[in-house]
Amino acid sequence: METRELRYFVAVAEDLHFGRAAQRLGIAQPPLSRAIRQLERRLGVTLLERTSRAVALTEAGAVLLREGRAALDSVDAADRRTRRAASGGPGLVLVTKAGAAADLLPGTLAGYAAQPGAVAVDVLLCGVGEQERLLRTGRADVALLHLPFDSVAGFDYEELGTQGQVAIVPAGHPSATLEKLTMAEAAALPGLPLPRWPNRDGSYPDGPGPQVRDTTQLLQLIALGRAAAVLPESCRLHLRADLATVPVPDAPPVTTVIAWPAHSRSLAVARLVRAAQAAMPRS
Amino acid sequence: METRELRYFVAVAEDLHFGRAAQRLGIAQPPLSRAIRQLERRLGVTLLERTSRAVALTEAGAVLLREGRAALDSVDAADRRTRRAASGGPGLVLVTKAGAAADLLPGTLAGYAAQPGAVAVDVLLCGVGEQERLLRTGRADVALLHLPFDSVAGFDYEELGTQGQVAIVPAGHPSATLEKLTMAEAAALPGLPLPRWPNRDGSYPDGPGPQVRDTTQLLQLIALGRAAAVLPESCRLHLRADLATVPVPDAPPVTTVIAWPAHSRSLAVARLVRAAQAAMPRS
DNA sequence: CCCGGCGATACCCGGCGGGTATTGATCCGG
DNA sequence: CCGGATCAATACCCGCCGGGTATCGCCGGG
Repeated sequence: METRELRYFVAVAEDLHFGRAAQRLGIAQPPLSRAIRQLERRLGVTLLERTSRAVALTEAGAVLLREGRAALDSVDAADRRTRRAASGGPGLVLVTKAGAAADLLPGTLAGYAAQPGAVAVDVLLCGVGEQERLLRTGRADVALLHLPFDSVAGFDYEELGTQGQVAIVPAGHPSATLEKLTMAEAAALPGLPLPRWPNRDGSYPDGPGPQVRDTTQLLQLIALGRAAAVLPESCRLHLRADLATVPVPDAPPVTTVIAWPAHSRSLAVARLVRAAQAAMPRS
Repeated sequence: METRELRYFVAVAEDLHFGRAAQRLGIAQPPLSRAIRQLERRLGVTLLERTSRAVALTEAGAVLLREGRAALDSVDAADRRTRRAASGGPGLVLVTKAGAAADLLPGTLAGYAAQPGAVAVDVLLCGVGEQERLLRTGRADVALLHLPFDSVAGFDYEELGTQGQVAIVPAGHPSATLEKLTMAEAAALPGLPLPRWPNRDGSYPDGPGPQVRDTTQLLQLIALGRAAAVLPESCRLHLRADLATVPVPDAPPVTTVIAWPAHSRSLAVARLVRAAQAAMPRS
């Protein structure tokens, strides 16, 4: 099975329309039809059920869509990492959510850079839920994630530490002076709904709160009195003056982990992981 | 990057000899040379350093060898799982080490099969250290592994339980009557060396003990008085009459886990995992 | 110094990927 | 009930590229 065939199939399976898929791929429709048929012939499997009005995935087609995406990600990763290994660029790319993990990132980078033989480390800040794909497609080598929000499925990782969560509210809000809040109370602050984070596919759940993609956005909204949020307590380290925090003892504790692709046995990654562990306050 | 190019490169990188690699691939040498050069041109990266007498990997080449193997595994997995999804075959393939996990396998299979909508489950017994590759190449969907011996790198998993280890010795051996052994004592039983298990690449470490690939082989050797072993205590359930066990309290505890590829969100896998958890004696 | 091994080059051929034009089936509006 | 619109499939052509054979150039060893 060639990656071209896989790319073609994934494109068709995604919008279930040969014409549009061909356009997206930059080829004409007939060659695309033929390529898919040939793929089906070679696999000996019907992947798509086509009537002349609609295209639908068979069960096997759904499997190939899922597995094919993963395979294409791996190929992408091989391509990108090879290019990076050659073209002197950054030796490592570390990715984390914008505005999160600010507590141990400086220490980790400094601790690693101080080691003999350390390579250049690029830091990539991305929106919520994007880290996994960046790791899987080779755009990044190592990520700082927060359990239980992010998934470490498919990666090796080391736990770095656990912290409680606090509610973030506008500084002038009545609740800012409270000693503590429960999750239920934080979710029901009048006029301050909790925000909605994107699902893995980029869509947003229904609900009253504003849609947000990163912490900076969110803090801005809170300062405007449009939302409240419950975040790991380390965010207090760099909090804006117009926001206040209230502990939420019954919120689930957040574990920060450092994760990397399982087959990456690179020395540089291993050293960076050690540096991150050393940068933890109490490890 | 096409999988054909990747396959070609991996072949050359593996034996560092264009002629032999071409033979293994079933093509002539010149097209192979040309394909590699073309891959290098397209990547803009030198992968191999060739003199007319020797071929060597560059640093980038080493990266592509590692990443390329992983990518090819993913593509293989997509192929195989798609074929299986279509051609009615077994719905799930569960893999475990021959002779291990015998305690909870029957209960798991029975518990799962009793559920409505259960699909056929094939059981694949393999040698030590082979499970990971079977999972990654789509030959299996779910594996029973034993930490800390096996690696769960790159997989999702659930812990099923923890057990101590016992020494296995021939029934007539003087040590068979002891109440317990330390690891050090078990390793130094006169005339009964501990066996050598294969590394991940299939090679064996140096040492005095016999080389073994699975538990059946090992038990046979112990019965012959050629070896001793330290194994999880669940192996007592189906122990041959000519063998005896002695607890080894200071051996590291063994955790049995059920693991599956991270992106496999299949309902069947989820149900089988639940059945395995339910089959545990005290979970 | 010549031979043997090995990768690169030169050259040819056939198949396949891609394009255009058209057909055929199905749904929808009048 | 018919005609147009939509969309995948088919037919057919072309040029590129993957594969083969023959040969060269480089280098190390006897």
